[in-house]
Amino acid sequence: MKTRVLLIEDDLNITELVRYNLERADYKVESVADGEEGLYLAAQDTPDVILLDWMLPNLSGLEICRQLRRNEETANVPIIMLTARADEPDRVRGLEIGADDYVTKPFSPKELIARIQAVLRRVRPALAGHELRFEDISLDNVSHRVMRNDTLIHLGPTEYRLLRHFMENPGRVFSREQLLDSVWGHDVYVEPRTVDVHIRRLRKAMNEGDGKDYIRTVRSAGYALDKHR
Amino acid sequence: MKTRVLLIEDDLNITELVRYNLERADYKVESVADGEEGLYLAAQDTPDVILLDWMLPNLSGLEICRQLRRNEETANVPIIMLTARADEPDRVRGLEIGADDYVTKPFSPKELIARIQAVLRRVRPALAGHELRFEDISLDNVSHRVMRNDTLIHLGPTEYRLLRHFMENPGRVFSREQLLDSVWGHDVYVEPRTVDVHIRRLRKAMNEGDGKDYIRTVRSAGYALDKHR
DNA sequence: AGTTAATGTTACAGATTGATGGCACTTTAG
DNA sequence: CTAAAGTGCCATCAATCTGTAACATTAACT
Repeated sequence: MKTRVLLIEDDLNITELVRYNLERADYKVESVADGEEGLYLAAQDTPDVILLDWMLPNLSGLEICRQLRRNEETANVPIIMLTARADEPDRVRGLEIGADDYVTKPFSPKELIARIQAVLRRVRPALAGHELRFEDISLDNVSHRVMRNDTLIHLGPTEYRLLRHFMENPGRVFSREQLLDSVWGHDVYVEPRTVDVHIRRLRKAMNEGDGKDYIRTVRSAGYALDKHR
Repeated sequence: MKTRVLLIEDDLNITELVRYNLERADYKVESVADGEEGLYLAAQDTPDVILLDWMLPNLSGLEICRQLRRNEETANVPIIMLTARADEPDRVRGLEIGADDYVTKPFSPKELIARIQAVLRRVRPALAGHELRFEDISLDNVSHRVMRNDTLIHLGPTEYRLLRHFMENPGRVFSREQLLDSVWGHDVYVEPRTVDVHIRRLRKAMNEGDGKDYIRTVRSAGYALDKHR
């Protein structure tokens, strides 16, 4: 699946430059010139990264950043600020408010991509083609392989995404609804109980034989990947 | 707990500058001038962030970065490169190899700190993760876990919400009616005395064995979380 | 001390919630 | 095109939680 980038930028030249280069590097780029619209789109269909111009008509980039962080949907999406201002105070303010990184115009497309990758490696290691690990489980998103103690584990597509989601957020409890949203997709409707079934299948596949169960059930709250007990 | 920073830098002036500023900002700083030693220390006692000079005698910063990533212990520690080189190709190489960020000398201490924070926000969502503390009790609302003196405490859903409510308002006395309202919900009707039962269950679970009882009964008023006596 | 209201404790039946196996239907691979 | 794999949903069983009432104990008065 392509990495989805939301570009909020009013300068069309830059928009085109970024779009061209990112698409060539196999990203999916959505762009808007207006801050309000950016906020709306971001909440609507959460992207993997947001590139945010500092200077925008109406709302400032800083303000947008703040609002993105405030919204549940977008609070955890990494934000990279694009700006002409090289002066430090602004940079610091941007980072303090919750931007993850900062690229100064003019920037080279290669650097921009490298920074996007660096930031993604943190948030969603799997997107950056990194191997995820949790205890004796490893998940390689390039080869789409899951190993436990060097034994290959076979998972169906849904179980794979489910496990990946857990491994990207170890320890965190997700409700069935949250899981449906982020693993199945925000637009499909399936019974929340169906999650139980897939959890069951995932557990079965993972704990084949010896293995301890790393999926923790939290009654009336959801599930988490965790070395519990 | 203080954030532990490992600084690998051979220029003593910079080392002192960074140390002074970070310690003032309440970080714990370990510093080494040599790459080999840095690798050793990092693996020995894994820090929260590594600040890595680009130009080092013997091993280059780039090579150290690579090796840090290769080692299981340090593979996930965020790395911020410090460098005088402003030229893009190097920056890109650093980021590609696995550095998380990049600060160009001369840098301002404030910016460095802001970048450390930005990077940590990514690595340890726990930092943003709502952890409530009261004396030796901790309640993490992201992982839905309650610990007392590092011992995991199991609570039923209602006891969990009850404790959370108390920990969000430590010291404050709540009547049974208030508790029913905010813990059970304003629309359900249950006997006020039922609160007693849940208080009892919460106390029992929390004070398993040694523990002092932090729930104070206020006769004819209600209950509070409090280190009384 | 004795009285009384308030709180502590316990047991239990009923209600919730999660686990599991089966099944019909869809998608994918060969 | 067929067989195999994957998916979602349901019915059922099992585990756990919940609210209540009954009884015990305590604290605050006279």
